Amino acid sequence: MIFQVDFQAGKPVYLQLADQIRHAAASGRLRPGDALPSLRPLAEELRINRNTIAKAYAELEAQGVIETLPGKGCFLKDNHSALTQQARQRLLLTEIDEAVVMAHQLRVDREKFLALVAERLDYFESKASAAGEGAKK
Amino acid sequence: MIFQVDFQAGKPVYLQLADQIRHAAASGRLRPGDALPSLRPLAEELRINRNTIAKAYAELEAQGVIETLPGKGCFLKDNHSALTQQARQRLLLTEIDEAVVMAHQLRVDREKFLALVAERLDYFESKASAAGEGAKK
Amino acid sequence: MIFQVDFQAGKPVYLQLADQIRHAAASGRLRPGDALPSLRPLAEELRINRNTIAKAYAELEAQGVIETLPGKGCFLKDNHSALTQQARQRLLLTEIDEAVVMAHQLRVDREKFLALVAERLDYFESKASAAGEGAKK
Amino acid sequence: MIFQVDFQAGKPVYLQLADQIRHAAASGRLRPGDALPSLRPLAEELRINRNTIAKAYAELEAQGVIETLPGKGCFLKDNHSALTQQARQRLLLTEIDEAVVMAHQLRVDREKFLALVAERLDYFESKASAAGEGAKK
DNA sequence: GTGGTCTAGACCACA
DNA sequence: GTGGTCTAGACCACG
Repeated sequence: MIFQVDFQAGKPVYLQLADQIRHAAASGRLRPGDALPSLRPLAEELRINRNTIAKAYAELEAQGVIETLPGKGCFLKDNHSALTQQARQRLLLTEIDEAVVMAHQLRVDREKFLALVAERLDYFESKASAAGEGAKK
Repeated sequence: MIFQVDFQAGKPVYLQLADQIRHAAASGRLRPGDALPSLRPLAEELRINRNTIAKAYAELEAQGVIETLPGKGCFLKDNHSALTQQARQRLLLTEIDEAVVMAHQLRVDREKFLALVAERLDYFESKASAAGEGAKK
Repeated sequence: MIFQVDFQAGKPVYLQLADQIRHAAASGRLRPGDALPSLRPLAEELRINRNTIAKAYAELEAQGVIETLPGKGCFLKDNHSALTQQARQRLLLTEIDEAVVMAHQLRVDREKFLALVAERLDYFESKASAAGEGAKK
Repeated sequence: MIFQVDFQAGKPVYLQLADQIRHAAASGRLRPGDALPSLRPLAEELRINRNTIAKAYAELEAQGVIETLPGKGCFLKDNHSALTQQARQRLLLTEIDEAVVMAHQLRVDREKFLALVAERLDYFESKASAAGEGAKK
């Protein structure tokens, strides 16, 4: 379980971490119930302050992605997403629109764009199912 | 040409403006060569500081989306995107991945997700062609 | 003798315990000389760590509320309060001021506030005298 | 407008500040609409970090006591207390109980306690009405 | 050992 | 000039 942070990226380090954990959850690298790395060891490994990681975890907990048991650790939740169907769709549409606008700005046409989307869906799904196989052993 | 800003959104006002102009460009509401609203009238209409608008325009100019002709105004550029094919694709993949991860997190399945993407592509394309018709008149 | 702890309360468990013991002493549910519950049984009943209870007792002992006889247990002291008259009054005024400020903030008027104070005094006194009756049997 | 902080008090500095501001509001030294001291000047005066004051203000804003206008400053709100009658009474009872328990522990009897409460009510009311007179001039 | 809080310094967004 | 954010270090609460 190795995460990477880029100090030059402009994006806050704690958000980089939170995104990587979300990606790990989506790709099955992290599965519900799994423990996340403890603050201190991970901070040492990434050479950042413990609080920066704590902030990333706090962000994820506020969004219901993980749960933290003080004195025990942080664990990936069995994510049921308490939001309504409508609210979830609104969140998702925002993300989709950003990708669509970026595609237009970069002059990527509809065909190419849909192909890229399908490719990324395949990518995440294959990693998730591979992780599922791995867990069965 | 009406923009809207939300002071409660947490997102900086100048970025809200820049995003809306990018969206307007993607949907054809603004076309290459079009003039953007002048600082003073727009600032008055939106009840924000002229500096905030100037900052949004500066942001867009730095990204090559618009160009500023001192004493004339700001105009939407014929967007060539100086980035290489590879760099453009990398940027776009990041956006697509965020949408895919969000879909996973919200438990939106592949079918539904692709349908939403197609819907948004249609939406932007229809607005762009409608704007094109309008421009012919 | 049943105490209750709330893990969601934000307040440290050991302080919740200590406060409840102080309340029990004020209301007469615990009387000078009474033994407090032993560590192990209480820890089991409340499903918390023995150290947490030990810490609550240590806190109370440091304040002179109870005394620990190694190998015997913990007992409620005949509370003499070693503080000077002046120091005691200062402590009490701080508590009173906080209640008064809160009343102002919540727009509770003088009449209502004094009525509430009298009500709470009655409540604690009635519990204390009832406990006194019980002890005589 | 001078506040004082005590680094030896055990109580977090930002809470000391928040309490003092609440007291100032209850005693009329600060009135609805009044501006609170700006972060930087006050931090310099009290020799503490700007963030510590910001945290005190954030606490008060979360409780609806003040409102902060970024770029403008922080202002005492016209406190209407959105809580229900029942919720307010519960908050207030907690404060009152703490004072009553402290009185018992310090062996202050009912008469003396009620006298002290009345004295503090008088004190705050006299300061508030004096401040009201001052404002009329 | 675990996570949480308080304080701080540097930098950013905004008017 | 205003307040806000990000990162950090030291210390605390808890098991």
